[in-house]
Amino acid sequence: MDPMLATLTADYFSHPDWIFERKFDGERCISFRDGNRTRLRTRNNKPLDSTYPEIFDALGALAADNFVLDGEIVAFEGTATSFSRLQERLQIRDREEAERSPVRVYYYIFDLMYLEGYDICSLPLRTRKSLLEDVVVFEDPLRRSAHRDGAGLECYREACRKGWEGVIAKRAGSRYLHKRSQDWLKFKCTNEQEFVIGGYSEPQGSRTGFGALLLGYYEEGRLRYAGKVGTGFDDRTLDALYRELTRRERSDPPFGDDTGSMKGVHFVDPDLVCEVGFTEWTGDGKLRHPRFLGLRTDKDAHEVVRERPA
DNA sequence: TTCCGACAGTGGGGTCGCAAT
DNA sequence: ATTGCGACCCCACTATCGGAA
Repeated sequence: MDPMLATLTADYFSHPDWIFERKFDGERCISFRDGNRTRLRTRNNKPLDSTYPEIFDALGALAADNFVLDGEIVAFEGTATSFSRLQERLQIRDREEAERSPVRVYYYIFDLMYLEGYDICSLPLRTRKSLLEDVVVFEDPLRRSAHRDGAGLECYREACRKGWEGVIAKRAGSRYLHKRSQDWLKFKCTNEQEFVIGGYSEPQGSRTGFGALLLGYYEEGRLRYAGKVGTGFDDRTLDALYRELTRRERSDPPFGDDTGSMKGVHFVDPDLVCEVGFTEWTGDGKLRHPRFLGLRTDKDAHEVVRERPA
């Protein structure tokens, strides 16, 4: 029962044949109800029954007793969903321990795949969403994933303004496919900024040159370590960058933080600047989902500081 | 012929549990 | 007691290959 996955795009649009939903930053959950039996599963079919007992119980208490749902389990930090907060719950495998957890979770349900023994994946999305309304009573912790028709650009702007992760665009007439599809698209609110390159890690496996770049930014005259970026370069860029790095090699870390104990890394004079895209800063001051976008030759390394949203 | 989808492989942060040190 | 490692969650991205268009 593979879930349908969305394709990332930077090509944002509005269109009457599409609907737009908030992108929730949590854990994907497929839920099954067959009579008295309820099951919660991750995207990779791992059991979640004891991880989220309140959701398990809420689904078991519904009058409808034969369905398969798709949705996202989330925790909140303010008005935005917070994956880092959810992580305090993610790994719990014991029902009692989960019940003691202070992390409140909600199941945002956005699709219905089976109903009364029938596979309804080939029905249009709008029809499935309509049937979903008859199956689920939306009371916490079960929540409706609200959608808007057509207004993709407005949705996207609003989502980013609110600090949300982005928007999922779905073709309104599409069927449910058990794989990644272009009928669902991710409009992600992006963060990007320059970082100083202060070192690199050694490559693993078939990788050549280096594994990842060690990134930093200046704060009060010191170079602060901000994590690594290890994807986004093609082979040619990788080779060219590696040559630049080896010419700047030095033995001591340029970072003010405690990076001296890191294993398998090399340090360099911190005068190269690169642009990096990422989803957010972690609580630990590192980049989440970082990818290399390119070198910046027009920026002096000492001008690189952490940019904060206005 | 060209393009697209699927897969493997490499890279990231974070958490937890268990084995090795 | 500390460290390292794999298994999970969340990913992004490149290279490659075979079949669709």
